Amino acid sequence: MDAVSSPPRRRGRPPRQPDSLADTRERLLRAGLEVLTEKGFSVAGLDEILRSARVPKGSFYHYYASKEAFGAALIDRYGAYFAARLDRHFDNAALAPLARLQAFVDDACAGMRRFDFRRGCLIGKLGQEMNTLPEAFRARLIATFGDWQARLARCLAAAREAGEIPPATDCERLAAFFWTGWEGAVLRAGLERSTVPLQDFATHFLACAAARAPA
Amino acid sequence: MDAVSSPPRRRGRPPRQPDSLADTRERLLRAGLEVLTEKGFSVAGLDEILRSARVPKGSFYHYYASKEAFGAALIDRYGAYFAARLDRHFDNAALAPLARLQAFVDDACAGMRRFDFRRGCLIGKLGQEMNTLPEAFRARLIATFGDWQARLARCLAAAREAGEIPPATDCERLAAFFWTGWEGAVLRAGLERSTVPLQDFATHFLACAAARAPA
DNA sequence: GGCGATATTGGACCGATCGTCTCTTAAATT
DNA sequence: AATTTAAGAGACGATCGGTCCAATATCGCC
Repeated sequence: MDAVSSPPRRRGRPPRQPDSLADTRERLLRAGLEVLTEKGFSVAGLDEILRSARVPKGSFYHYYASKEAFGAALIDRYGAYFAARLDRHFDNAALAPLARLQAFVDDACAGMRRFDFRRGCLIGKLGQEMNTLPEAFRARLIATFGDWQARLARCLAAAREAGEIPPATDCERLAAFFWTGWEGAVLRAGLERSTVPLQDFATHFLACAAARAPA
Repeated sequence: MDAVSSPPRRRGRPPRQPDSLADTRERLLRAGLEVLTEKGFSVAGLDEILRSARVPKGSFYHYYASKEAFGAALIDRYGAYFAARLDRHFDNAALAPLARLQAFVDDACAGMRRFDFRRGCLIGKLGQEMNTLPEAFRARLIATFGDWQARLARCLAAAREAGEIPPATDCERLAAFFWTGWEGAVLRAGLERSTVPLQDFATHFLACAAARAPA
């Protein structure tokens, strides 16, 4: 409970704030990501998101047609956010290709620690919930994984050119293997509240990639 | 809606059925596993479980103190059930050690297909839900993974003795790597409704294990 | 063969959920 | 200035969640 609750808002269309143009939408997305990466879609209540974003319920349905539409927007948002994060590492010419992957892993570890291992990967979380989710989410989630896989595959191809992994390596399949396992590692990191599963997985993966081309 | 609903039960202690001694408990556990492996703990409603088990709501709290206690029982039950399944494969002397692992993978694929990829791994599902679960579940889930890891490690040690993997292999760590990645593979199999992620993960894992000892 | 102890259950309870609804006010438009 | 539109506020209803207790039957025992 706040000692001093925020002053009750006036009703009606608010005076136009300089900064907050489409700011309400932004606050909704941000708060939605926070809550959904912690709890998943089904458990996350709209009320909690709205409280956290300081957006009244009536406004929500002005911006999104339903919780489902909001969820779809969050998936896209998270996918784009994460893809940018991947590119930042994978396109970093200052490091050798495999070192870029390790840099991403280190970054992810720091991210998980920062939030006390409470926030996971939204795509993985929703993927596991898929049984109880709107069917339209499925294609979106699969596509997001596909996008990440393509980005990683490019990085692995660079590693192949650089001779860090065998020339016969199928980079697409290797990338698929990485993301599959990575989601499992994120899961266990959250469960054990430790980055060890993440680093261990990365270590094994890198050793495995360097050793031989997958069948 | 049933055309003919089952006759309304009388209240009070029912006449002792020959078969159902602690049978109600058994039905509860069975139905609970079905629902929880599909939906997870938070989303699964008691009502649905009770309907499916044909146990009246009032009875539930006679058998379990709370939904939490019931969940804990389900974790234990699932852990034991799965451990038995592992042993059946890992102790199968008719196959070479790594072939036993592959047999487990094939079995798991068949299991997922049989239920149209709706049922996942209870431990993985709850692990990802851990943020919104009773804190007491955490230790139980971790311990279950530890148990599976030990069983797999024994199988891998046998593979090492048999010369299927390098003599310097750290079987415990390799087993940890397997289960971490496996949970991710189960997730993606459910998402994509396909056994491909499972088989692909197994293929990469086996190739990786055979190629070199992990660092 | 009756009586207290015990097992089982029907249904009430209360709180939380999502989505809708109406009302209110400011900005935009003409 | 008048009208239309954008945006926000919060109450509401229907539903469903887990929990609990009074009611009722059987069992064990004397």
